[in-house]
Amino acid sequence: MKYEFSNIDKKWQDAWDANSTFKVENDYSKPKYYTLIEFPYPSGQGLHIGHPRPYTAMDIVSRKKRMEGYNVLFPMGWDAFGLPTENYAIKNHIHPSIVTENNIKHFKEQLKSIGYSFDWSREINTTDPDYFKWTQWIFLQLYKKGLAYKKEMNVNFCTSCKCVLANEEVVNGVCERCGSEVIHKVKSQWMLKITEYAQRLIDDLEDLDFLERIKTQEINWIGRSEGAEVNFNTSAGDEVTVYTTRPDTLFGATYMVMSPEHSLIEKWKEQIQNIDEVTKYQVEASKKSDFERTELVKDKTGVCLDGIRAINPVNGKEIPIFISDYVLATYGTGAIMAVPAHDERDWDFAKVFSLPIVEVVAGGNVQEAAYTDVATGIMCNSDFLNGLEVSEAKKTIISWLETNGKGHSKVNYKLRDWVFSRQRYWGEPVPMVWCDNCGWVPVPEEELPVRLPEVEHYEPTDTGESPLSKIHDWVNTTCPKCKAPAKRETDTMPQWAGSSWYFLRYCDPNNKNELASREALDYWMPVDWYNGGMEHVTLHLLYSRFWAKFLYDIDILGCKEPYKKRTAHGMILGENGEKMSKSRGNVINPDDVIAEFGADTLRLYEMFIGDFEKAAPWNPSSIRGCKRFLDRTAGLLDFVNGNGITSKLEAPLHKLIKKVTEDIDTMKFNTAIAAMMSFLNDVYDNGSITIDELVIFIKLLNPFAPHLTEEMWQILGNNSFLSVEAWPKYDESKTVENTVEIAVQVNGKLRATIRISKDASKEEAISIAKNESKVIESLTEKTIVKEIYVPGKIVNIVVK
RNA sequence: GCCGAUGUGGCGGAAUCGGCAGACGCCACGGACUUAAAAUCCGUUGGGAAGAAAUUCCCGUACCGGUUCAAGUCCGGUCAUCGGCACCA
Repeated sequence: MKYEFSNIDKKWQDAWDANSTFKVENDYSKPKYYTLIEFPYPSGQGLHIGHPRPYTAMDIVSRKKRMEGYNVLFPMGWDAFGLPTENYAIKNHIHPSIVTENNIKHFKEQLKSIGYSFDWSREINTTDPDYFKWTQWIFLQLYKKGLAYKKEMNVNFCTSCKCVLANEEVVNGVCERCGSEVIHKVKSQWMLKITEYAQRLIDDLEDLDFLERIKTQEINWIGRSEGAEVNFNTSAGDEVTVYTTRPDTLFGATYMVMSPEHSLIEKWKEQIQNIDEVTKYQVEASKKSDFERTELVKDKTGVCLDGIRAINPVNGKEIPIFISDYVLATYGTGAIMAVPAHDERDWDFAKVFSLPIVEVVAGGNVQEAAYTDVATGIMCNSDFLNGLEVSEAKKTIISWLETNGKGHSKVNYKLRDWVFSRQRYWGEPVPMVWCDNCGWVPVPEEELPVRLPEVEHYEPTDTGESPLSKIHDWVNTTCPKCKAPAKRETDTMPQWAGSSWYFLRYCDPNNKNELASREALDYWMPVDWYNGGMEHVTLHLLYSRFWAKFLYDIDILGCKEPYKKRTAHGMILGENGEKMSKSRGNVINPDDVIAEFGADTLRLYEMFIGDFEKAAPWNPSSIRGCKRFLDRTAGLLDFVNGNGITSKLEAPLHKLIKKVTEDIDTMKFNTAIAAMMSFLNDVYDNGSITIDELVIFIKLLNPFAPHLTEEMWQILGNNSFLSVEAWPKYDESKTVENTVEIAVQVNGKLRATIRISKDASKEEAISIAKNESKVIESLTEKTIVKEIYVPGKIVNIVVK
């Protein structure tokens, strides 16, 4: 058979569609398997060559699970709110919903042309009011539980997107999306209290089958630290609380540092003798962007608050107070006790200002460098802590603080609450109304969804207000509570809102009354295997785990974690090993690849390209090898003959079934394909294969190359779909051949290979080995010291 | 600086519990087919040396050292690259 992919691809894609081959029912009697990939943002550029890598991988897993008899949910949808669509709409004067619709149409055609086994009847779209009704509903539940609140605060603001950003969206001081400068702005923002879930987001990772690097990245991002809060009296009379992870070094605190934004400074302004200098420093600090602040790491700056002293609670000593921007207002209490002897930053600062450095943990030379080793140090210069180990000293001092009312132990997290407002048009409206009498009032649930108004212009405003604020008909409403005139919230939700729960909607996508029925959720959730990009670990992945936990708490969802298993794929790079981009001119279009080689070759090549978890450069010649393999597979039909399993191919086939089955489960798609190629080479060498042998082979290949294998299955006289036939089983005992080839070494050097029975005894193996001429040669005039035989592997004779 | 990962031919990459390093594919080279090219098929292909040849020998998994009959794999140290976090007290 000649492999004419252009006819075959379309034929089977249409057939699967027409027969709803991959439609899945909520059949609660069957064992389920839920495979998930991150739904795409339908951009104007269409599908990127990188998309098919994770999609094909999970399609293979899904197809195999289906053939193994599972009820498989493998859905697809669109994460369609977002700035590029809005910007395109603004530029071309087309409504974002029309842009979205066109983009989705294009994406869907492209995905269909690769032959994925999605259940398209469950397709969802985050911009569909029937969908975002429930995004808004979840927001209202968060609000009711006090987990959504509006707060005036200093936020990250992208100067190009003209929009606030969450902490997670600022990368190296610039906007994660567009790379523009991020400045600080004080704005009133909706916030979600993800910090309330910080500990659970760490703890519950333990039982999950996530890649280790994903777990550690999340844990580091959440940034738990254990320490103590300590109260210092001041000469001004006010108490200042500091946070420290080293309460054991309290005797070494020689000064205190407050962040420039600390609220007590305003209160103290009458008593601070150098208030002008202090104010000047505050103004300078506030002007610095995140980027500038991190740029200046090495040079410590600050101003001493003249006229006010802090009193170390443990020894009553007076110490100076500084303000410096190396202390962050947003972490801990915004103030620290400085122990220059045992903290590098404090040490640097002390050197600049010539402050005393008092050693309290012995073991270093604190005049030369800060000594930060906590594992081996013994306390000194610390009164009742002297002689204790650091860990003991920590316990002792904390109990002293608690007894004397001077402080207590405290856990802090780097994680911040989630800034949830965006000043843009193309997002879910926040379903809240401001009433001058009642304050913030939630839109009643029966009035959801709050739709976006139809307008002419969506441009963001230069004032940093949402474009919706100018739509007076929409903004002006009545208070749901007291019926007085009131105004709608004009901010929309961030792009991450819709994706924080989409996997739940797939379980029951057309439900009008609930986000999904409890029955459906209990059946399908949690997701059994979720694959996605590493770039989402501290964004989407964390956010969606938070929402799932909240929905678990309010008894909507029955599991406390949404995903059982999470894996990540590597990027596909350009031919030159660089990231693909238009400006580098190294972009590969999947449509072109399909036109030239067919969908199955694209699928196979993306799986064969390398280690699934690692980045791999595109290679236009390597893909030919995959096409060749499929051509040769099609060619098997030309000499297939007879029935049954021949003794020649029995062991190789059982081995192959085992290999492919295991490799799919462990994401080693490249070696699964290599094994199939090897098998095919053997068949060509032998020049014969029976129908039954061929059927096993094409079943194994089906998840990788579904179009060609369906066609071959039909040519072999079958009317069913190969894609829903049973997955082949192997017999462990038949994977081993009766004789094995093993290596014979003398002193670790290869001298011969021998073929012996797999059950040969040590004596037999060694005596056969000793009959090999090469072995005899290297044994002459030597004394045998030791003889080693590892069955199936090796014989090694050690001589002197 | 901290955390995580990775280092194997010309290239992408294989190698179960320590057991024949380089599977599979690409590239390259030689040959067949062809008027020719493409496609296809057959063969060679880690490096080096000797030989007319069959063949033989030496070196080789970033580097240095160790354990072992045996190390890409285990242990100690060094270097390099990539990713994440980064004044979080």
